[in-house]
Amino acid sequence: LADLKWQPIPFSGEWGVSTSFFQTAANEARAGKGNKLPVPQRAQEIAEQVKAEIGNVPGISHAEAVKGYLNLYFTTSEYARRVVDEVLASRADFGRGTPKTERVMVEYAQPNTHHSFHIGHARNTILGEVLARLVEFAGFETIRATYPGDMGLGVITVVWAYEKFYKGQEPEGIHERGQWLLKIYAEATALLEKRENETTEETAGREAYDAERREMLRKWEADDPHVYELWRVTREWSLEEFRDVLHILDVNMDVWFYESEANKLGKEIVDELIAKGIAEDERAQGGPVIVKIDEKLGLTKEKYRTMVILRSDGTTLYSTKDLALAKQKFEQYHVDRSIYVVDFRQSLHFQQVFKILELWGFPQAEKCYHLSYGYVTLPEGAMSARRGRVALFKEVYDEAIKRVLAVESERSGNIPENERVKIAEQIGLGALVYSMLSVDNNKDIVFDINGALSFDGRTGPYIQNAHVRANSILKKSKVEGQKSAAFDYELTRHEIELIEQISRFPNAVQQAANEYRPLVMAAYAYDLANAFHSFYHAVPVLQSEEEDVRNARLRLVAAAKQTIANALRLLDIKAPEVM
RNA sequence: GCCCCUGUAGCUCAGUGGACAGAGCGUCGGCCUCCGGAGCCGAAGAGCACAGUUCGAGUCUGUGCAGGGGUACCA
Repeated sequence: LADLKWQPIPFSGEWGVSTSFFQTAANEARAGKGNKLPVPQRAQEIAEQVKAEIGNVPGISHAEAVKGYLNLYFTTSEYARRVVDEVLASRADFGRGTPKTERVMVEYAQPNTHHSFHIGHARNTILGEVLARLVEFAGFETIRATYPGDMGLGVITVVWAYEKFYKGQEPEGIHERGQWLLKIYAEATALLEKRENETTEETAGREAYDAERREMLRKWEADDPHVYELWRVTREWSLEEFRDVLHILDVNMDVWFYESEANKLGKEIVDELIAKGIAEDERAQGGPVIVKIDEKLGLTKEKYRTMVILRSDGTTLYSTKDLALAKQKFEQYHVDRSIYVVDFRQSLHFQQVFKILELWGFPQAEKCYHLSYGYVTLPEGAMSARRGRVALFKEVYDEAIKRVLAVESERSGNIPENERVKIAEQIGLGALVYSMLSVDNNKDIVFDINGALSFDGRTGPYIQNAHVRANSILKKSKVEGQKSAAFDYELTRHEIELIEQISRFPNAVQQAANEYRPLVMAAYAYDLANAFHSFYHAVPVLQSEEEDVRNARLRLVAAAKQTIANALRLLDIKAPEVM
């Protein structure tokens, strides 16, 4: 019986577990054993047999064999009490997995400095943070790592334009300053972009600008003190904005890798890979340093192809830096599993990096995982800073708060004046965050602000509202919390559904963490909230006539509130007491 | 050329090889003298095509069609 695969009984309206015997029957048929009945009928026969054999089982009220399935119905009072008691004994730890020995690092939030943080970066950061919370809660020791891109031609373009046109200026306010840098970047790229029908004068001017910027990049690479200082100051403005965004999203990074630092590490590992015979140095012939991955793996068909790990001029690439960083993650941080939250266009890049790590001899290469996710675009098309077509995170966030405050008077309960803004932040962000999590990561998101900031239906506020309603009942109850309560009355189907959902939470945590899929938790949280709302509407709690029933239902409400809070916490969404 | 991702209701999305494919938005119709209506209850409405594997396929395999991405010195 224990070897069978059990699942909840669908659409019976009753409560229990179910299994089928089609597999057994099919195996028999293949082995030529048993009678000659068609599989479905034979399965039904076996189900009836097993039902007869098991007889009475503690905790099971009755059994039935139907259409090849065996359904076992729970003794509701017993099972309900166990679930509710467990939640209320464990509280915030309900659903936490047993400690695992492996250490996991999740790398996410890799925005470029000297730009501003847009909604696409937000999707990345939210996915990464929720994944980190999930694997941590599932029992793994977890390290959060961020990797800002603070170097390269894009960054230097801003530094160049800043010095040439804006030096000495500096807007007030962290986000205003960050967004100002993005404006400078857009202006600069417009100046440097080749236009149709430009006059020879214009061409000359544009090429002169381009030469200046490339000269500045060369100086940066050579540690020129003047360029370094310009870079350092503007970089810090960007990082200040970035840190504030992380604070808004309640993200606490353990490790900060910077691209400019990985750049230095990169040059060392290239020599090591050449010395080990993994990489081939073609610089003597004017070429780059490469790894012929397919050839090294003995593959005849092209799959991982060849990766360039150092430019012919000796400067580094993303590949160089990712290899260096991986080595550091393994050797300095002793990471067993390494997860990279990066958009799907870099799939080949990471497959190549992971294979090179394998060739390099790191056993952890096997447990490197690229969590790829789809692009965030706008209804008008791809985001483009140059065309001024970006949805900046901070602007969307401010708009979210504004919209919550606008509807607060008609929708809210009594919120203390000094908490109005705080609650609005939690609700607005809850809507935004949930909209990012409720789509599977391999799908693109067309960001529509009205959809993302909707508060009705399958949204963050819907789940938060379930928490608020549960809290509201508990606040009004004058009864002291009981140690336990027997559910030995006839439970309504709404109570059964709610308890069933609560009991699913620990499995949902494990599944979401094992599959690296925040969506699993997002979907679960909605189902749980949905079960609570239905229960809330249909089943009286404080008005229950009998005291025993009232006490049991109060404990159920407390357990539901706790489980909703735990799920929301994993989703990086606040669970307010009022809204 | 080769590789990867996606195709489910008007729209946006779910769906561990199992019973009757689920939601939200939108549309239509109900529900506040009752624990907070950011809610509840109901109606209409769906697996790109064709093969294959299987007792059983939205799910696995193949082919085709459609959209997106990648494919040595971009990030």
